[in-house]
Amino acid sequence: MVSGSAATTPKRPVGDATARILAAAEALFAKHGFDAVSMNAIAERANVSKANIFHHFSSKKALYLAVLRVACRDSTEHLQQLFVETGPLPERLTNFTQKQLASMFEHGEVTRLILRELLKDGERQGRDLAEKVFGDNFAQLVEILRTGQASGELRADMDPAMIATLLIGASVFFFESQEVLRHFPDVKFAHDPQRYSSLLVDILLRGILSENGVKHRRADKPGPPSSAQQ
Amino acid sequence: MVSGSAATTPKRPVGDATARILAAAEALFAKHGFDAVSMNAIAERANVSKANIFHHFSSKKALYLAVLRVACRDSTEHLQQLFVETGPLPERLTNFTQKQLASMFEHGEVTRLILRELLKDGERQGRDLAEKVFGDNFAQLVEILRTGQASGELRADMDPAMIATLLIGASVFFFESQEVLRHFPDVKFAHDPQRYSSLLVDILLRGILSENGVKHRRADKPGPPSSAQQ
DNA sequence: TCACTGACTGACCGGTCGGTCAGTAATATC
DNA sequence: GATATTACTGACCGACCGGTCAGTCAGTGA
Repeated sequence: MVSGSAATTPKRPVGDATARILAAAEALFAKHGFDAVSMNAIAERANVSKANIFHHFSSKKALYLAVLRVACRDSTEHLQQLFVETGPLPERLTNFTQKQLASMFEHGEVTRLILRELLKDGERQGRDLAEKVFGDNFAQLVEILRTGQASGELRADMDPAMIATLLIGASVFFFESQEVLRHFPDVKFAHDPQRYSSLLVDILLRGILSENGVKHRRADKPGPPSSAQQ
Repeated sequence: MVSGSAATTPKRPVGDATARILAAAEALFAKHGFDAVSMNAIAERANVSKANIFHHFSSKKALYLAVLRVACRDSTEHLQQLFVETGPLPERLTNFTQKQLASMFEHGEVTRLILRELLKDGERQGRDLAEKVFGDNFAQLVEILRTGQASGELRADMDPAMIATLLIGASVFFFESQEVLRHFPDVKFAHDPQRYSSLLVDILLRGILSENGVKHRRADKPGPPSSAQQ
């Protein structure tokens, strides 16, 4: 199927039809969602007949899943490049967050596609794929945080999963709502993801770093203690 | 809005048809999105003829905008009840965050509808409505934070808009991805929004509170200072 | 009594949807 | 050259889409 037809006959069919279909579908699905995209539109963009799409993919849903599968594979690759093993933890966290956000924006279509799938309720198959990507990224970040706790750089009494959720959530939310944030006069970082992640990590660090002599231990409420028991 | 009457199906049409249409449309649009919902489905659920919907609303898009308008009005009302003027700032922040998250889950349909609109790219009209709600909530939170800075409870060198974004973003992200988080073994708070907001505010507070003797002033990087100049 | 109105409906419209199919062009195999 | 396989297409299908329309019906004011 993946006949390496690179640079052979550039006259008529430029590139493999399957690849063109996938690319067109990815762009349209990411932009408008599954239901708002017709097979005709995909065919037109991919410069093939609609019937040809059904020759390569058994149904619209199968095509969508194929697109999602490729997107998740690519996304996982991108995310695996974020991991940095060396250096002090603040630097590693800053690095991870900034690269993560940059990667999300760089591959905006893929990101949007996966996020769209993530907040769906039905559709088991699709969400499992997106969940895998998300889970990998999550586990990677938790790993960094656990290392930081083990080395004493981070407080041991905090839940690393909570911090990871907060960190990833902040990035995802910024990606999703950047256009909206742009319209708020109070917000000065809407146009600058780098600055946003700097501010983000800075806030987080001052809260989770243990090196400074913070003895503060919530003085106002008898609420649930932050019992991160492991 | 939370009109029961779901499992009864009385022989006569109870309630105003317009209200029933709006309720049915809200539920379906929130769950599946604009394109995946047909006028037939709305008519069936509202127990009216499809033609009757067009008697009350000029088009499908007009109906959608009406639904969105109602949702935004309701949402604004709910959000205005979050504001607490008295008490120490940590308590106010905790209160605000917990109530905000609880309100999002309590009115899940409305929330989903607005969030869906928020992360769209096109569609000026719809997003302006959602942006208004979001902006009000945002401004409210910034106001709390500014008060805290003025009273000396919060560090003055931090950008309140950044903290507000982080706080709201964490809530939104939790709402969106709760189902997914549930599947992660590391995550123990997925089923408990109250606990999540407790942990969230706790982390934030330890970072942004100035009352304790935190003299820590980033010791590792010459990176961008958090120059929140107002 | 009667004219008028707005809520409401079933039947129907043109168009588009996802999907099928018979057939053609190109390529590989013998 | 004959043949089998694959890539691809235009024409077509039934279902359903958003939307229209003629007409029914209950209420209302004169």
